[in-house]
Amino acid sequence: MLEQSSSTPDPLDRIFAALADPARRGMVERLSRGPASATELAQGHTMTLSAVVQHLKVLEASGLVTSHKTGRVRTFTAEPEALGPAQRWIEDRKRAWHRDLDRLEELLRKSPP
Amino acid sequence: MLEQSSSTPDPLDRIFAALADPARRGMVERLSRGPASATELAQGHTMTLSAVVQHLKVLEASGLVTSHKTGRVRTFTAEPEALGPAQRWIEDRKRAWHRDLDRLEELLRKSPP
DNA sequence: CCAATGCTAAAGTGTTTGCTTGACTATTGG
DNA sequence: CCAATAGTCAAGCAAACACTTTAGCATTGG
Repeated sequence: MLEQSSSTPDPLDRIFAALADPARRGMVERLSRGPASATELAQGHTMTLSAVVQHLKVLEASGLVTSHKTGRVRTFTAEPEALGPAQRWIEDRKRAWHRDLDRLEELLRKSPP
Repeated sequence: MLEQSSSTPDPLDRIFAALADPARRGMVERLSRGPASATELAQGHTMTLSAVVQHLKVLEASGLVTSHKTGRVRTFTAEPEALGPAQRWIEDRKRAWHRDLDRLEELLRKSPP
């Protein structure tokens, strides 16, 4: 049960890190309503297309989006299944916390303060 | 519906960023099984207590943990409710994506390729 | 054919992050 | 009382991040 520094980076690192940026979350929100090209995704952002593409690379590296190129257009698609690990981690925390609360409650019932 | 750069940082930024670090996730995991002091939380980590406390500050700033000091020991407690926004954001994405799939499916039913 | 479009690749820059070290303060057990 | 314990504070540093600019290279519409 000891925490050990591992050389393999946990996929959760990449997923949560990808979601930590509001611009990237915006792109995922846009993509979860349907696929879009890089240029389309750049609409409504003040930053350059270059910056947008760099964000998209981060998202793709995390598995949250995929892309394929047809002609000169690269189309991005949301991969909501990739959110699974993050969702599960969060739910596990909540479960563990409630388990702890229940344990405490039972303890107080047996021997009140 | 335009994306606008706001000066107020979205709380989701801090939450997801806090969860992006494996050391911090480890601390939250530990804390969701019950409160612990800074020194206890430092057990099993190769880094210094100073570094651990800095991680705990990030967690506290995100709202994922709270702390109070009694004597010389500061005790940290998990705040699983703070995970709510993150959980909701993820669920919203999945919902939006399925909505889009359904729309597409219906379209194909009406006019096959 | 060729100019506009859509993207890619690389280099440079300022800011943020994740640490360490060292010095210091407050509590507490014996 | 006083040494060990628990934490705090600030400085410093290397690596990672979020961009920009510049220079390309295919694809495509007219």
